[in-house]
Amino acid sequence: MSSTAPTTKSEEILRIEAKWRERWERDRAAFVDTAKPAGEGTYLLVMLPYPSGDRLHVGHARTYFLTDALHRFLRQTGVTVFCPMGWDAFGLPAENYAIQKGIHPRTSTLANIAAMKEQFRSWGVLYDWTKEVTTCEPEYYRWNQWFFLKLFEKGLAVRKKAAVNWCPSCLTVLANEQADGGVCDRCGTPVVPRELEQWFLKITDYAERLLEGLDTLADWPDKVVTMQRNWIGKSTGADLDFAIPSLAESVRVFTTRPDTVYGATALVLAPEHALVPRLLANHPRKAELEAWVESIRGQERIAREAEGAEKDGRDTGVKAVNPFTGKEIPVWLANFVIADYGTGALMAVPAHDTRDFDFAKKYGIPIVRVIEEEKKEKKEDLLRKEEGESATAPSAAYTGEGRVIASGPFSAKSSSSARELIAQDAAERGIGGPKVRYRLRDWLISRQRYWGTPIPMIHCEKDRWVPVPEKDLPVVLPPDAPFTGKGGNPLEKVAAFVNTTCPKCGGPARRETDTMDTFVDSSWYYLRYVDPKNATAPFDPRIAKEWTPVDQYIGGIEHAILHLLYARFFARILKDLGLVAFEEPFSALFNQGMITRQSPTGRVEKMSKSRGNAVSLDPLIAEKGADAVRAFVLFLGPPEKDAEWNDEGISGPERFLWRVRSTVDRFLESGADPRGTPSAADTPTARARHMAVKRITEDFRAFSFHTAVAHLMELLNGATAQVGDPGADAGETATTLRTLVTLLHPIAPHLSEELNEKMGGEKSLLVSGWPAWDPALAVEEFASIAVQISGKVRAELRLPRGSSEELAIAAAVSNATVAKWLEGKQRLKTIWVQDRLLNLVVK
RNA sequence: GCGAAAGUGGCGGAAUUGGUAGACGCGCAAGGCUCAGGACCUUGUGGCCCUUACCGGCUGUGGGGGUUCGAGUCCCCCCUUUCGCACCA
Repeated sequence: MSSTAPTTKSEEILRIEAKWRERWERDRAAFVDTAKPAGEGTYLLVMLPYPSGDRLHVGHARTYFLTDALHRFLRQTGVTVFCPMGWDAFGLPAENYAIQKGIHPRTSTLANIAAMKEQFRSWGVLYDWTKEVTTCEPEYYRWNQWFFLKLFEKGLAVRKKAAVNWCPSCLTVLANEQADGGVCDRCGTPVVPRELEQWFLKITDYAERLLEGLDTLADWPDKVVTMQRNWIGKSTGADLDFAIPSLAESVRVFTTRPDTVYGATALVLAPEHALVPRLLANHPRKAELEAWVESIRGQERIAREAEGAEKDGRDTGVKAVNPFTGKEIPVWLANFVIADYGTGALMAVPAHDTRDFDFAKKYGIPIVRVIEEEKKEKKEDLLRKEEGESATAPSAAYTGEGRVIASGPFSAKSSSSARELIAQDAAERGIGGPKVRYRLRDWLISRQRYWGTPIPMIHCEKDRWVPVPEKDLPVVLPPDAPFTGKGGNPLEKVAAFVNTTCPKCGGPARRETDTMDTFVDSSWYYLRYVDPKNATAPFDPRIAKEWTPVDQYIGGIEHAILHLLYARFFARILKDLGLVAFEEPFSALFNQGMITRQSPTGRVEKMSKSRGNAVSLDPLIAEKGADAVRAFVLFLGPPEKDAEWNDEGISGPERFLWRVRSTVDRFLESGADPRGTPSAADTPTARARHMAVKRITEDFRAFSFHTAVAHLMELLNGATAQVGDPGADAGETATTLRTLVTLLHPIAPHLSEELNEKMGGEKSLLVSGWPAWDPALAVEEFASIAVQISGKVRAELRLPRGSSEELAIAAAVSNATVAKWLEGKQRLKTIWVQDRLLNLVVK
């Protein structure tokens, strides 16, 4: 390129943007560090980024642009906004990056934080950096440890066995995402499950409270509420005990359908069930069965639960007794019974459960019908008869409600009442009773990893697990652990860390070498933001009370379940500790859609560096400026929907911004007063302006940023026409341009500030107020009324707003086209919608 | 399989919630300005048809039916796509 021009367009843009970035930084105190006026203000929380190897790319940027537009808009309307930012700095990606590059994760994380902070700066997003939080610093994670101790005290942090993915070659534990396809992603060795004792937080104790709270989350997306509800997975039913006389034992099962117990023709246990060894003890082919049990247990969970997985079972030869029929039924083991749901055992009712039906068909287990479908569905009956099905050998399980049959004293009852009666009966006989169960599992927080919060527990031979005394916190993560990704837990190899004394007996003891899941960090970070420097408590409850709960949380859908559920759980813990007054930490939630892009494989996928489809924003911003990129990203479409990235479209918003600039310049060159005011209130251009203010304000309130940009473009088109019109009222034009520049600020803050200043604005737009609109003027003076003949639009009338039906009819019939359609017809009916439509129904 | 959301021009998407479908932008086309342009400015742009004409007609929101004076919007059936859960007893 011949660089002859002294100042190119892009140089000009970058100059303006640099100027305003500096200005905002310089005057930050005026914009950001505002104390909250009593009872007012908005806590705007945005999902904190994860400073591992990646720079922030387009996929992330949407969240931050959206939040910043909202933030600036609120501030312009006079709301005090608290909008802090921090870093979710612990975690596996940073550790892996460190292993690859041989750099300490703290070094690389801090470097990434600095780089990302610079990115934020160049994007023109406004955060309260005085509240910055970095989760990998002891000032932060010591409170993770403090919370852990509180949970331990309350019996909510417990040790249980749990399987991990173990790579026998690297001698290390792998996260699920490192064991994709059942092989180690480092060496390709098949991963094996390995049972380890680990720390769990008993979120299941809070299942009901977490479920109940969902009903209060009116400003959360329904989708997320539903996902959480399903995740908690409450089911109501009954526990029932099935006796095994030969072992003098009984097996408890859980069922949601106790009404079908008379049809239970087998007892089926998970291969992991505690009773399995005894069940197999006397089996003639014991070794064979044990080998089968081992093979099922060894199977990858994914493979075992995979779609279409064949049901596989073995008869133990042992008999159990159905507690209601009194009949002997076989005891089976099967792969489809999940060990850690319910009791790890179930009663098989093949006639009324599709899975049991498949199983029974395969292995010849009797199918006994005990629920009769009510006769309502006649059509289906007929259909079945046509297909030649007989009633005695059903081809499928009937899982619906109906009338109970062949069930002793419960026969002829409805299935719903039998359900209660049978559960009640079991309770009276001491063999079970009504029971509520949840799918939710306890939260496994142990990670056999280096880069996380050390779990503040000490193991002593004599006193077992002893908590680190509060005064000894934080348990500092030693900087010098050998993290190679191989050979087990890095902290185990740091003798100075591991070896300690028992706080109870003073004897030699060893520290816990597992670290915490990073979701612990993010479960309460929003509270640390309000009081980030507090050295004596995680936060001051009085300050927290001022700002929390969070008014508006913005983040991606990927956190719909785990992060948000854990944060809701922690809020309940904190409430029970008396530290906060709420149970629901986030009053309103907005999930922006993902930016997708074609991967090299051709699939449309979420944008991410690991998929090789990430587009960096930095070069684009260097070329087009942050304002154009912001406007473009926000213009992509409804922010809650996914959007496919294609940067060709950026020229639209780019041209738009440049035209705003040239229109203002043209107006200033004319010599007119940019601070002028209209000489008449009610003019078509004034009405257009009031309408634009109304629509754009409503758009911002509704997160409809893409239509806000469209409406700004319309306003500009009007303004350009005014500037080009020699007869226009210069005061009106000046007012339109000032309005445009003000409304543009949330989208394109740099340019709007520059133009505001050029037009004589003395204060930053952040504090100079949002334009008001007059409802009387925010409508067009003339209504264009569609004239329909029998529902078809035939003409359009322009009438003063509020015109009467009579006037409209008179105007319509004198219209040539309408008259043509009315000719020779009889008018039957008239539909009149004020200022909208006139429908003449004719025959 | 279950659950949820969605399907509108060549493309991204609007549509005051039952009232003129296609705002705004991209792309495309014609013209202007230019030595030139991937710069800028006009104008046009769902499809089909009629017309010398700027008049006008038919059709059109995944498909089929229904309610209504009137349906992108409400109801029923079907198809497709995306997402979530996925043997949870």
